[in-house]
Amino acid sequence: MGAGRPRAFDVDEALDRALEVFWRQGYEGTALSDLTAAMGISRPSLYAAYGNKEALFRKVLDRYLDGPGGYLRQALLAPTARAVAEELLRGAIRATTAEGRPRGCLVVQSALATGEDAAPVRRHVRAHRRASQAALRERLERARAEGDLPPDADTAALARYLWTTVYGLSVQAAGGAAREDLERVAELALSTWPS
Amino acid sequence: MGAGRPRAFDVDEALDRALEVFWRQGYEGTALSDLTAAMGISRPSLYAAYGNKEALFRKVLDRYLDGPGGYLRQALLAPTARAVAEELLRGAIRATTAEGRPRGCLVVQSALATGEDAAPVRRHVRAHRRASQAALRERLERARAEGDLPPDADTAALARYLWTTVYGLSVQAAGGAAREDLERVAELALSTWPS
DNA sequence: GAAGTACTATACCGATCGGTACGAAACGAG
DNA sequence: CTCGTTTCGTACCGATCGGTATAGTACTTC
Repeated sequence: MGAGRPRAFDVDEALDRALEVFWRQGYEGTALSDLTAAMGISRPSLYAAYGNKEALFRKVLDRYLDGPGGYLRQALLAPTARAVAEELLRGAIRATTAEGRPRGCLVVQSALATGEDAAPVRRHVRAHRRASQAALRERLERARAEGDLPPDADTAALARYLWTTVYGLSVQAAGGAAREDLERVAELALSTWPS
Repeated sequence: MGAGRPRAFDVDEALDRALEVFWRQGYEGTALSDLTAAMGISRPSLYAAYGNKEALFRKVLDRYLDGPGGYLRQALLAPTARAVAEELLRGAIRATTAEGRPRGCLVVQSALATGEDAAPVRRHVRAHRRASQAALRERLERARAEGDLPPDADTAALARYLWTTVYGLSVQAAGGAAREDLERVAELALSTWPS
């Protein structure tokens, strides 16, 4: 039994091209013809390798989180709550205003409001946002337990506040805001941090 | 010369139905069939009354800003910079979490990332966001001139910070966050305000 | 080399997209 | 009642949507 004709493209590399398109145009704004053109493969190859448009998007989202959108994971490793907050905001700014990459955050702008057909995708990215918020809250709870935050700190509210700022920064970045301007915003946002 | 057959629907009322759909589904996620179904009119009636999909969206956006999205205009009238900031955030929360209305902000979620066809719409809402930011900055400059803000206050950064928070709150609201939770976020955001 | 297998490109599918032609219907003016 | 005008519903337009059938091609194994 032979092993078949080898794939003529790199699956992960093509995934990066698809990421770029979904990131820039959103889920509903991206047609299969946009994807195949950017990925340099034919439609049947796309379906064979990734399933369908929705499945491809989910794979793209996973790859985004392992790559340019991985600033949360990075930030959670910081030693103090304050450092976590700083890393999160600075990482978000870096990711949403990187040179040669689409502006903004895939998780925010790819499927924030959609028609009925894309509702599963909308719920998927929403679930991811919620999970990220919960992960940050848990990290802040640990920080509180370690005496790194005041005993009466509202970790849920702080996590929500930080993510609210990240989302806002992402919208600003999508609108073309300059990186230095966003860094000033992050400074202001952090100046409210409990010490 | 006669006056012709009278229109069988109310133009503004139908516009409100269209607003609801664009607000919930975004520009690209909304099909003409969604619009005509919600507005209770036929396709040619829509084109005769509003132009085309893009022109209808622009009319919808104007109506949004005169209605549920009019919290900026309201906030700018507040007597002090601090009151303007409070009004802006509380107004945004009210608008993005109103009962019986779509969650989130039309200006944020209707065309944040789009395909090429919807690029004019994306630029249009982006231009509106920028104008709103400029209007707030001018209001804060006046406040500074009136001694309402410290002489060295960075009004541009403060305006950007406030709008960043509004955008973030809008994303949170679109994701289903509870109003009370967002009010806690707004409190935190305002605690950094210069006095 | 033959057989079996997995990928490739072309060409196509029904459905839906945004937009419109057309004739009937409902009005005011004469 | 007729005419000019405007809106109405139906039925349609070409283009594009997401997704697939089919047949050929490139590879490994025997």
